[in-house]
Amino acid sequence: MTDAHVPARGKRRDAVRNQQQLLDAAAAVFVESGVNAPVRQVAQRAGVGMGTLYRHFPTRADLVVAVYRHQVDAAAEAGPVLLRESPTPAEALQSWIAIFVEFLVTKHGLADALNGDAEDSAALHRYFVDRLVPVCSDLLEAAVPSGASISAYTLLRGVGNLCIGGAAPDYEPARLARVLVDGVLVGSGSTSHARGR
Amino acid sequence: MTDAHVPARGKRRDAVRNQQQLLDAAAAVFVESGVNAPVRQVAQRAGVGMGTLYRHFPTRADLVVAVYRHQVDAAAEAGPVLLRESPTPAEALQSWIAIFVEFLVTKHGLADALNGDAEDSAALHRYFVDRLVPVCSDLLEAAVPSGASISAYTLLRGVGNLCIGGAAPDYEPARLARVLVDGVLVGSGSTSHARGR
DNA sequence: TTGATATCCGGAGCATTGCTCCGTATAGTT
DNA sequence: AACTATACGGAGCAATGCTCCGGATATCAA
Repeated sequence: MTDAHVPARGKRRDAVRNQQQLLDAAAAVFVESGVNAPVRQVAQRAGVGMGTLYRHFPTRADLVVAVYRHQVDAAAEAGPVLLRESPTPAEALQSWIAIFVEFLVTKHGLADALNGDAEDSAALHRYFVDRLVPVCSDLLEAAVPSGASISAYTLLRGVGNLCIGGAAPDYEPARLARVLVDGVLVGSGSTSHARGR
Repeated sequence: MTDAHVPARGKRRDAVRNQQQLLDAAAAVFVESGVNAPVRQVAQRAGVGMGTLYRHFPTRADLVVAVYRHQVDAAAEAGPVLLRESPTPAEALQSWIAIFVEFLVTKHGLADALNGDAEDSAALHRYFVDRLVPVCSDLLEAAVPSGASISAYTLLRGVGNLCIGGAAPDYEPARLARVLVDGVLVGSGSTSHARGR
């Protein structure tokens, strides 16, 4: 499912064209109406039927993944760079988390979609996890060599959750994320009964 | 809307009975199928029509609030007690947050419903905020007299968000919340540009 | 150029969900 | 027993994710 956006060999030209139009339309709609905009809206904007949309992106989540794949990859690649160029690993971790938060908060509704109680967003969740957890793990180990009190997965997912509803006026996800990482870095007394998996 | 659950004077007896049956049914359904279970399911279990359900609880959120009101109140009342009986305010804060997390994680889907991108859950959100933010604020001020880097509202909402998807096997909301509060308590260098409203 | 056909398209339609509407039943009163 | 304010029930509406399939069309061989 996940490579629905590759150029594709031997595809009919109209198929390729429609796929691109869908991608463009989705990107535009997501910006205007948030990531949770109705699929119909995307199809309409692309000038394409529902069938066409679902043939190229079997699931809503697949469409979302396709639209944001580049940016997720960029975030993943930023990890090693930060680790190499930051004064300290701790700062590298903070910076990387900040980038991640910025990304999620910018795309309205992405954080929401990333979880959304049910398994309807499993594909989205999986892609983010597969791509980013290893990077986060490296940063975490570098920043807290003695072993952090939480796993990279838990941290990443936690930060993702913090970004939900980032549009609200009095809610400050970026600050929360920073404070959370502060807590990870101090590895205070509460670590006594911790040492995550 | 919010006092739909009071005994009610001058109501017909069948109305009172149905309201109670709805409350009981909702509690049971929420335990079995999560807080996001379809409303129809609650009505059916209560042996009552949709019209009856919506007359007593004009919105899905109202029903949820009614079911959990007692427990939210209990959490709110636990704040001052903890502050009085804990060795330090910092521990009081940690304990209180732990209680809140426990509550949210236990009720499957409650944390999800508490936010849920849209405004469909505004009533739920409001009730929790009105009832708990003041308590959290007192604890926060006691624990960090010099002023925390985040507001009580942001902290509370952040913790709520951390609890989303608490059912997942490798995700540890309780640990995250503890670490987050650790971060608040150390009030490290990142506070330099902070001092939230 | 002209079929033949594998491939793709479009949008009506299904199932689910929150919520509304309104004709009917009934509790409480006289 | 009759009467009326009150409450009941469930069909129905709108939105949404996703499926289905008859019809169009790009591509290629002759």
